[in-house]
Amino acid sequence: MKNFPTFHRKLLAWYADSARDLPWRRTHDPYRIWISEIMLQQTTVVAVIPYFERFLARFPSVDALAAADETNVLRLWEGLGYYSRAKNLLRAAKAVVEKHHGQFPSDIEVLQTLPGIGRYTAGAIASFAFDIPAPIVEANTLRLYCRLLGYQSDPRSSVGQKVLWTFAEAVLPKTGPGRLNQALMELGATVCIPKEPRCGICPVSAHCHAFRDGTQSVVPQQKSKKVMTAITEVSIAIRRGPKYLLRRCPLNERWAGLWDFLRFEIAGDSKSVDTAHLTDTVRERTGLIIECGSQIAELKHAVTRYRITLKCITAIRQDGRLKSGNDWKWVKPADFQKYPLSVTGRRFAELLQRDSM
DNA sequence: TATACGTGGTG
DNA sequence: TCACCAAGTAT
Repeated sequence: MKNFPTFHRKLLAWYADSARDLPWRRTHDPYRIWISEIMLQQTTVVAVIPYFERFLARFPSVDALAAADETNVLRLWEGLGYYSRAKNLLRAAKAVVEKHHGQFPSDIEVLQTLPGIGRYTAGAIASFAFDIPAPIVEANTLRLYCRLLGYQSDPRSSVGQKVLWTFAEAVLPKTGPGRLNQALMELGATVCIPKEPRCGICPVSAHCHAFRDGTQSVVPQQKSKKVMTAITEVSIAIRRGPKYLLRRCPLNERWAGLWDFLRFEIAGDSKSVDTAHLTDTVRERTGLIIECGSQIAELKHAVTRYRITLKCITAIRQDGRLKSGNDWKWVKPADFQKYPLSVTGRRFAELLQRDSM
């Protein structure tokens, strides 16, 4: 692309008129910028806003966060997904306090030594908070750069990445790189959108190779679609007196560190559940002998590459002692909220809380 | 380089 | 209903 000064002027004029007013755009505080960037990873703005507000109210500074318990950080993250982000956030906060005297680094190389901060997030923090000319490539700018350049090959390949990061570097102005990066992302997010981009209102369509060629619909090249597998799981809420059994998901499983009711896969699309088999499996896994109750719900959800039908079943503990090797906890429905729950745990918990009232 | 990691909104 | 998508990183 040529004539960057004109490109910058048009883009920034559009941004001044059209930028959304987002909470993390009202500040240059690197801490707030950092929190927002981590939350926004693979997550929509609409989903993030309430989490961002709550998180900042509870942990207003990197020192406050560094002093937090992981459980409390996870509770604030509950429902947002990608929970390793929350754990890395806490680890990084401790590192900032201990290794950087509580001051956020501004150098992109140093930023990338912090857990959870990769190339994009380092560039975002450096440019937004410190106005350092650092390049960024993420979902919005990837799409925008591909169309501006008319780049028809795979932008996710190593060659494609090199092309895009090189352009991201070249497009930066000498003054105000942070604002320009914001404007590029905003254009990608609101105008240069995946399907039917709004080229009619785009301030830089005159600079766009794909627009000139009419190839907006095939640029960027789509990523190969993932195959979904349908499976059936059961979740069993085992009651002992007023309390139910929760299990902390181990580090090598999904929802690592979060809590859930006992849950496991059963043979595919079984219309009726084999309660004898269920009782045996529960005994193997927990050491408890149970009496199965009724199925109180069937929930559908998708996670990673699975479409899951989840049968929620109640049970009563009759006998037996809990096996070690897991974090178990007997918890009253009123206390469920003290534990960061997986999405399946949270939905089942809501049903039980309703019943117990 | 390929895969795991979550969830909710949208057409 | 369902495929696609969202301010990526770690391994």
